[in-house]
Amino acid sequence: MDETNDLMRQRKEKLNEIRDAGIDPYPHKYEPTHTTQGIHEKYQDVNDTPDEKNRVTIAGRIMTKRDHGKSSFAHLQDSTGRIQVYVRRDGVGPDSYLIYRRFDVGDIIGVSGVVFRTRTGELTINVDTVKLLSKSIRPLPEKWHGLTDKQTRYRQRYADLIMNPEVKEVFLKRTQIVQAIRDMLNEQDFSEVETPILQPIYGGASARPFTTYHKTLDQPLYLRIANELYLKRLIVGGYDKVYEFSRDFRNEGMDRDHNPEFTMLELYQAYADYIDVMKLTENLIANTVEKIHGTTKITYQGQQLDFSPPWQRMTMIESIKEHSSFNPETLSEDELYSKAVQAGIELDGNESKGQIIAELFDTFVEDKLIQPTFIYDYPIEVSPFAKKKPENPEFVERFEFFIAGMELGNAFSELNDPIDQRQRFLEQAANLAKGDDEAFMVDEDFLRALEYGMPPTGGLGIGIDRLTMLLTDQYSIRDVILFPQMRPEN
RNA sequence: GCGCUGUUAGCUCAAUCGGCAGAGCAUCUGACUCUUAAUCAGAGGGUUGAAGGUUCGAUUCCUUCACGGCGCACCA
Repeated sequence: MDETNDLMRQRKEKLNEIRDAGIDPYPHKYEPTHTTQGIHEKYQDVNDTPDEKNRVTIAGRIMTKRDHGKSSFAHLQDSTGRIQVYVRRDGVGPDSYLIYRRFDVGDIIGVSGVVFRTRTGELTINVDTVKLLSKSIRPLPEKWHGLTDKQTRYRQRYADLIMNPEVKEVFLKRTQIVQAIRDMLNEQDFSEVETPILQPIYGGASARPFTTYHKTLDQPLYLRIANELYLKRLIVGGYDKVYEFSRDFRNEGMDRDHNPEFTMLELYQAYADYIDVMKLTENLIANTVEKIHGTTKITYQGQQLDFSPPWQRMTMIESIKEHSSFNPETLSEDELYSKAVQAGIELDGNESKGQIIAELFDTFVEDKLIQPTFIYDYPIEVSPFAKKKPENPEFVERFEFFIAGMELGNAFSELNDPIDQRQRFLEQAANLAKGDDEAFMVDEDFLRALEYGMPPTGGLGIGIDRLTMLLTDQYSIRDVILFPQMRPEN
């Protein structure tokens, strides 16, 4: 590493000088009376004459420092913003001033003083007491260009957050989004629950899991790929409305909208079907957008998006008809297969009709769905937990919704027929045996739960990271995850 | 996994056709009690991502590797 560089050596020397002067460079606490933002709001009207009634104490990180002989200006940054401080030798006393001159950009200090306005009109604290709160021995990036290298920003998010205030805005918004959703669900009498992340049998989605091992139990465990089957167990147990913000883990590739660990909101409502869930979804998301932005119309990467309900609804078959040159309804399985091959889709010939339809959808339709759109009625083969459509058992009551060409969520009328569910599990288990590493095992305990009887239920999953991308206008999922997955540096 | 592309001082970036590795900011020393990309005078700071090759000579050309970015593939 770069511990030997000159800048760090110099800072360590200053640290020792400060210690030698009898000052603790890492004291235990400090009691600010204000935040920088609070000062800007409260003291808008102060003039250039310092007045003792405008006394404040703040703590923050030195971001700029301009020393001029026996006085100095600096900007301190706290969690709410920045403010200028003016430190004079006559203000703090010669001993303190000498120590202050050993402070560097990056150091965290506390100051007390009186708010006034400088000759150039900037609100400033005229400091009379200064205290070192934490000595920084590693230099921050430069004040003007800041930190732009993506690798460093993702690996050292702490430095990114210090240097790039807009990054912090994104993550504060993420917090607000989650809070808005939580508030709305709580108002609607949903119960927030916690279910296992370490699961002996993974399921509820099609994905390769991460595997770990429990020594005492002497058995493998899987990091959840979904929490669906646990939440449905709770519906069996008598919860009518449950949800969980679930950190899920999928052992798959990473790209602009996939991170190996991500956050999914899953919710289940007894006695509802997927049409009810569609209404819930568009209202939940539209209200969230409105709470965050004050409107349901936002711009994402230059595209106007309108979240106001009702959203467009199309069956999967209709959507393929609209966005391709053929009508899948009128084609045989062989003809569909040919269309897929013509479109460049790689198939091994063992795919079912439903799998081919889903592939055609992915290729012809998905990236064209810019405005919020529900695509509903999915092939049964790709939907092992959804209820069949009464009039057509090849399809299930399932929808996904798409915005800006991204899949944002997935929902269905939950399959509650234990006999049918067992059959679907057996098909998955057969696929697993054939080498499909995204298929999953039979979950006997889940089947036992269904055998007790689960009410008709509507379920929903929403990708919170992707929703945050939309609402913060970020191109990459890595920009809405504080610590995105990276290869080790060395 | 494939293709393209990047990696030079703490940070942001230059370096012509292969010819002494530079700037700004930051740092250090000195001056300076309303500055704000403070100013002025001076100084220090490099294994050019790593290893190898070609060459009298490589930041520059070639090979391999490491770590990013973008696209594709995989994947909901």
